[in-house]
Amino acid sequence: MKYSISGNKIIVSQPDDFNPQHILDCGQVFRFSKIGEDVFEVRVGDYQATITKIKDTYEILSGNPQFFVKYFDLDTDYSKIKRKLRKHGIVSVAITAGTGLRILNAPFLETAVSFIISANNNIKRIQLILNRLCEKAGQEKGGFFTFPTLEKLLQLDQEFWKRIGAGYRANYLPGAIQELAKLDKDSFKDLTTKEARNKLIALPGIGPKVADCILLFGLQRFDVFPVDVWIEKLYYKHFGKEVLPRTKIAEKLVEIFGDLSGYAQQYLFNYRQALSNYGDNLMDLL
DNA sequence: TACCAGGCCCCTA
DNA sequence: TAGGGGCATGGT
Repeated sequence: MKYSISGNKIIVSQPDDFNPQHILDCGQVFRFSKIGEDVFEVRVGDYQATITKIKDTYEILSGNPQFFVKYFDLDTDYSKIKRKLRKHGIVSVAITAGTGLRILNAPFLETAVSFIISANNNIKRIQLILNRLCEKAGQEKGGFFTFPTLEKLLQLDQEFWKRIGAGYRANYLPGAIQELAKLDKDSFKDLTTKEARNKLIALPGIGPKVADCILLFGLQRFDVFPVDVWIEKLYYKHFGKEVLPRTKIAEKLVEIFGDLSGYAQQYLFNYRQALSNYGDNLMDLL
């Protein structure tokens, strides 16, 4: 990935491997907005970045460029990943449609809370709930709200989560946050992916799918394949006819895609999002 | 107005 | 161990 840092700006000069529309629009991050043609704002943790397309480059303006180099994983070369994944037909189509997609290196706690809220929910409402969370419990910082600190999250009770619209997930969140407070990225580093998943599933509100999303986006484990309703449909169309529980579908897909499973999953999920944005009649292409 | 959403929990058998 | 109903709430 070619990029340079100049003051508070990152300049990305390889647009084939960096496309904010695809990065933001595939359900791995929820606090962002499109504020103009080719202008996006992303909020994560304590920071906000504005991404603007200028000719054939993207400029990422923020108060902490080093943080966003890591967040957007700019030191990873996606050309190799894409080349390896292109031998799988349907994934190759999805890569072509979603070129410039990158998997974010997101903070552990924010990712865990976000994906507990994501369960049986739609992306717009997840965004709504997380924005309310930050407005009510985060700090105002130059025109936006930060994600709440751990100390603040620990103070939020069921009633708070219900007030901001979390629905029945309000029953799990306070207990889950108490357990999350004892964990961080380092507490997973010596575990296998299976061990790490089991550790996450032990928390209230975290099942196999949510755990896999946290492993992928918050803990940078790429040998996981989160299976939601759409990936399940796609599996039966392209990979196997035998009816299986989602956990088994995930295992089969990881057998196929190995250490690149997470990337394959995101290209496919993004492709589905893109098609649905153009109307359901295109969904048969999947 | 029903149905659906980046599923999980809990109760059966 | 697996199967299936119930679940808050906003979008479509």
